[in-house]
Amino acid sequence: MVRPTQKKQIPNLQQAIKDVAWKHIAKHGAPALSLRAIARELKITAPAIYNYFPNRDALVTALIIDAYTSFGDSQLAARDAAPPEDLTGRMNAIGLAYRQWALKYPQRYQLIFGTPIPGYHAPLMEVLPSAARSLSALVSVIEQLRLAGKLNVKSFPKVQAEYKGGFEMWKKYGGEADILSLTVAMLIWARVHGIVSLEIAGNLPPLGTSGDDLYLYEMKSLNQQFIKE
Amino acid sequence: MVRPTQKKQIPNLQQAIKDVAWKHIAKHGAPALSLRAIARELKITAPAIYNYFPNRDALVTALIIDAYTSFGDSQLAARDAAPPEDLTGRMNAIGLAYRQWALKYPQRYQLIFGTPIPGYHAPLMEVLPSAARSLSALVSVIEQLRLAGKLNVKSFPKVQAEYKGGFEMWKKYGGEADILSLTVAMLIWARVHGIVSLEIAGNLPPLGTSGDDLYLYEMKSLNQQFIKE
DNA sequence: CCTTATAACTAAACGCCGTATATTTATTAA
DNA sequence: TTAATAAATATACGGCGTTTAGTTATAAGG
Repeated sequence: MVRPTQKKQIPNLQQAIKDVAWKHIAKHGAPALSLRAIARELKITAPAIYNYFPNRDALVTALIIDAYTSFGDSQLAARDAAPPEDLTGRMNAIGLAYRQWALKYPQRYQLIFGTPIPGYHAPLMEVLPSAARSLSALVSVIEQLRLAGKLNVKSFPKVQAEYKGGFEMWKKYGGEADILSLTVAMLIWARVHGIVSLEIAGNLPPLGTSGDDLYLYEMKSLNQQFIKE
Repeated sequence: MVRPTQKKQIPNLQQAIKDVAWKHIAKHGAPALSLRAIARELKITAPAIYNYFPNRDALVTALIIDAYTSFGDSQLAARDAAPPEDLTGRMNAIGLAYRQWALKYPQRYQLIFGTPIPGYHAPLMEVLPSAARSLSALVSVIEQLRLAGKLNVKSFPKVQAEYKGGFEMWKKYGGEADILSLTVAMLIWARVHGIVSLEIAGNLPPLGTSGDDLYLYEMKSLNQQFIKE
């Protein structure tokens, strides 16, 4: 006859599962994520989790979307902390926030941009909205630089037809922007990701405070290369 | 009394295990690596592998060292294919070879520079020799550029004391070079790694042939920024 | 030639894991 | 009060890395 609502000892079990998952990821790394371990900590049985996530990959996808959202919040907040007319100031704020977020949540960063879960591949259609949003801060500033005629892209490689299509989804969720701006954003993203991912993975020698200096140097390089004046 | 040597149906089982491991990694990705699956394919039992590797991590370490060696061979071959006096030509050859190797062996690239194995962390002391050698091609060319006075590093961040120590091991295995050259090499490495890792992980929109153009653009940027004349 | 030490293997088991199936429990509308 | 059903448990399967104990084949020493 009816359709009961939800009750429970734990009020919002769906959220509690994600919370415990993040706690385990922070402590033992993403690859160590285990439904059974989560269930143990919540004092439920492992199959109970399947009422909230159809399988482990779905949980991981939910975590990735949350991580993208957290990352995107940080990016947008950094952008909006600088006055709208100070475009280079916004650029720098975004760049600094990128690394700071990554150093604060290295496991989340690797969850998003690495491939730390055995056999897991993120379903593009589910993840893309939050992913594109997280990069929209950078894209929007570059687009405004372009509109202001401050984007220095004289010798930029010509964008080819086959390559334009790949950006359509990005534009849909990341905000309307010229494909040139999207491409420049991608290049900038690749540069900061290069340093940050090596740093987080421990593939660079211990940099100490010089890590900051090197990162700032790269940000200055980007400014000089891509921004006029 | 005695100490038997080795026999067996499979002559060099240690190598055969690694061969099958690479086959599985190429086909299903590094995270899917399984001792039992390797054993099945070799028609032995899983514990037999423990005669050749004390545990799965040791096998992974051996694979990583092999991958670094393959990668380093490719880098050194690219360097030596250009005449010794053509330093910018050698730089470009190394840069192109970097991406080509990564695109040819994406799973190996992720095995080295990603963190694809659950709970695995590479033992630095074992891996560093082959790792440093793989970057020695780039380092050597930059060092020669520096010695020739062609390295443009006016505004380069000052290297701090605490940070010098981290490079000692690198220098030991990667060839003697000024710390300035090592730092520039690191920065260049971070840039190419940024693009290549995003590309391999599928985090960039499909670039088609524009992938080549963008990569070449970044290589040109590096040339213009760091090399005089 | 035959014993004996031992490297290299197999058999079996342990405790993990994700997940499917069947069953029980608790809630709630009719 | 009853019937429907969401949400949990109980149980089980096959996979994993790894440990332990036992077997087999080899080769040197007497």
